Amino acid sequence: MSFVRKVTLDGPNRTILGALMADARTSLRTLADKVGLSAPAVRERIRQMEEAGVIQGYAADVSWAALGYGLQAIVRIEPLPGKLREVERTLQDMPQIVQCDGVTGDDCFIARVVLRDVADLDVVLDPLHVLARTSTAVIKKATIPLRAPPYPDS
Amino acid sequence: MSFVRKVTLDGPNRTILGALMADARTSLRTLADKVGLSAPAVRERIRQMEEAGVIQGYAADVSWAALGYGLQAIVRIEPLPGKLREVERTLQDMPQIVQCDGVTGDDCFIARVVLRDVADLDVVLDPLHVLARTSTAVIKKATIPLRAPPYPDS
DNA sequence: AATGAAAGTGTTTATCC
DNA sequence: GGATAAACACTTTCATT
Repeated sequence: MSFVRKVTLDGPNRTILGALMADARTSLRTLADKVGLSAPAVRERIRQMEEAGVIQGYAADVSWAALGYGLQAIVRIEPLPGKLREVERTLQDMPQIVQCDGVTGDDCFIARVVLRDVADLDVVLDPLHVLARTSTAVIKKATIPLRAPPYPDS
Repeated sequence: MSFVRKVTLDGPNRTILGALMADARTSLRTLADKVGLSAPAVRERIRQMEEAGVIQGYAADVSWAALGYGLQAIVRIEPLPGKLREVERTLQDMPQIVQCDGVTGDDCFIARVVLRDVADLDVVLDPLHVLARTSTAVIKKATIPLRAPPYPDS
């Protein structure tokens, strides 16, 4: 665990964050114009937010479908007794699993899987079936694509 | 639906994509050095991948916990008969829902929710309970943080 | 903390292969 | 489709407040 210095999310910082969430490649100059500060001031604020862990990184948003993964599924995984650690390792080693959360309740894990086609499901599920009960839901539509929550009461 | 021109994901393009996924702010110059092309050539390849929809955008990765949302949950939602459209609209209007997928199976929707604390769950679930059956799993640990899948067989 | 100006670096355009 | 080079824009540093 790294120490996380606090940073104040004042108006300018929120504007900067919002702009960088929408386009991580926004130039300092553009940001500076938006918030009415100089470019070096904006740079320093970004540096502080990075250091405080508010900004964790900058990622290109790549279409999995364009990469050949036309299907996605959400798989709930309930490990068989004593198999929890082994299930966790198996999941981690499956590159088709693009996200997995450990959760409360009967299903210990909920994983998001990308697939080239439905036949690909077996590639993921077969190795799991000796370790866990699974329940698979194929994604028909991204009803709400990943989006940022609002700022909590300020 | 926009027309999507095809683009070849050859070696250089994969290297560029990989670098931009890891750091969307990587400079053209650095990318050019990595792939052994000139900066304008890299720029043109990026432009083509953007146009083809392979690169959908560039986003700053902001910590929801740092924004005050220390908890996340995954909620499965099974609308009551005839309430599907209303459920969908309700979900869309809840800013705490940062992602939601329409899926096959009994649960029509699977949503990812951010919360300030457990009490916040009611804010999300109460309006839903007149429209749907819900099943909530609080996230204990991000076993696998969002990551990119491998390139399909080339 | 922020500014302004200068120095450094990266990006874009134009031309040619 | 890619390279080079010049023009342009952006970023960083630094002295100052």
